[in-house]
Amino acid sequence: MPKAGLNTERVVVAGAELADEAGIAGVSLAALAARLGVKPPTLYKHVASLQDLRYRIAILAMTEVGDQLRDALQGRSGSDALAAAFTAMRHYIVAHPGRYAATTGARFAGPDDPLFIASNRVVNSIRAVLAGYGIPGDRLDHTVRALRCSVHGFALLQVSDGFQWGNDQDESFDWMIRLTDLGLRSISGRPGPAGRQD
Amino acid sequence: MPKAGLNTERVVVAGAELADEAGIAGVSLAALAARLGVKPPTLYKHVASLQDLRYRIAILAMTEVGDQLRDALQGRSGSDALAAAFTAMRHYIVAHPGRYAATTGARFAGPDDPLFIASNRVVNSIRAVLAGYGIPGDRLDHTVRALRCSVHGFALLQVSDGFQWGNDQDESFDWMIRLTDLGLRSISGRPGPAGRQD
DNA sequence: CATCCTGGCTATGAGCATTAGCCAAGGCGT
DNA sequence: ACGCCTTGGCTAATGCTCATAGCCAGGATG
Repeated sequence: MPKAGLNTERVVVAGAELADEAGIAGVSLAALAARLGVKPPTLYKHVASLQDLRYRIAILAMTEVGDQLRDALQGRSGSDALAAAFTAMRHYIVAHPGRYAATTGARFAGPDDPLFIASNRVVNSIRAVLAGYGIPGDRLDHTVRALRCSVHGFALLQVSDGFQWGNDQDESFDWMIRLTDLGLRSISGRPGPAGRQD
Repeated sequence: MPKAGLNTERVVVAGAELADEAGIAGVSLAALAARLGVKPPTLYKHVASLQDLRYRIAILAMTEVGDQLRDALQGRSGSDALAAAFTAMRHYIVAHPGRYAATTGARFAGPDDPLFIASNRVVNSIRAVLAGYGIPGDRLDHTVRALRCSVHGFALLQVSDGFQWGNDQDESFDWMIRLTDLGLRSISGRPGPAGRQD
């Protein structure tokens, strides 16, 4: 037996790929072991449990989301940044539905939890988007949450019954961005250019 | 053995209660059988499989959501209706997180699927809310989806890491409603009364 | 060359969904 | 009132899963 050369990272990455193909519920140690050409108990040398595996996939996903967001927001601000952020999130979710699903339902243990840290990076990116809208500081957190709700909900609906949204998903998503943008402008007292409504 | 007097409905209701207590992932035939004072195979007399049970819980939940929405929207319109709808959804989600979670990820088979019908009722209620905002007809569907995304995302975040939102969840939710309301007013060309920003 | 850590394995057990097949309770027709 | 048959419970058994225990080879390290 030629020592297949696994380590925790390779196992987690393979698990993430499996999640994207089979859904997060389809991630089992048995399936993952088969994919890696290894017997199930072997995985316990790299991962503490199935739960631990899913948790690590969640960290991976959240970190990747943070990277994508940071890249997408380079040199943008205001409505531009908002659209870029939403679009980046959406692309990630569509490309990696299983990974993203792993993040929903994952909980962090403490303030030094890597998942918490990765999650904070994402939140900070969204905060940066909002900087251009002049949201009062004491409402920033609420607003960040509202945006997360939108994207999160979109992701979940996309995965669960997105198939029946037909071909106009892009249109729906663009519309959601418009709606959000106008809400943000309006709430900060700057309704934005009128007459741009089509 | 005194014929415990089960039927499909009682099993599904008990399953829904279990879902609210233990999460949708905690709904197993073994656990449900124990709760009903019955052995697991018995449940197959009332339900085709575990998947079928969860599906039926989803139908129950979607129907209940539809009822709550319909009740909440009696005699309301515009911003009032929007706030009432969001609030009703939220109350349901908080009171019955497991049931609601069953609806996310459930898929319908065809146009005569009871889940599809129940789901349509909900969509129609949201459509009624939007009637007061003057959204152009060809954008109605997109807007309905955007609202669903918000509520859906809120529900999921609430369940998954709501605990760390602290005590200001109500505030966040109200803020989300405000943001949505302003977006809707703005997009339909009616920015609404200014100076109401606190 | 001996030793030890690493990373694979087999064997095993517990819990789950699911199926097959049995059997009693009670309603219903005669 | 009697017998039948449907209904709704059961036990037994299968096969899947995660998970643990303990063995064993290979390579690095002294």
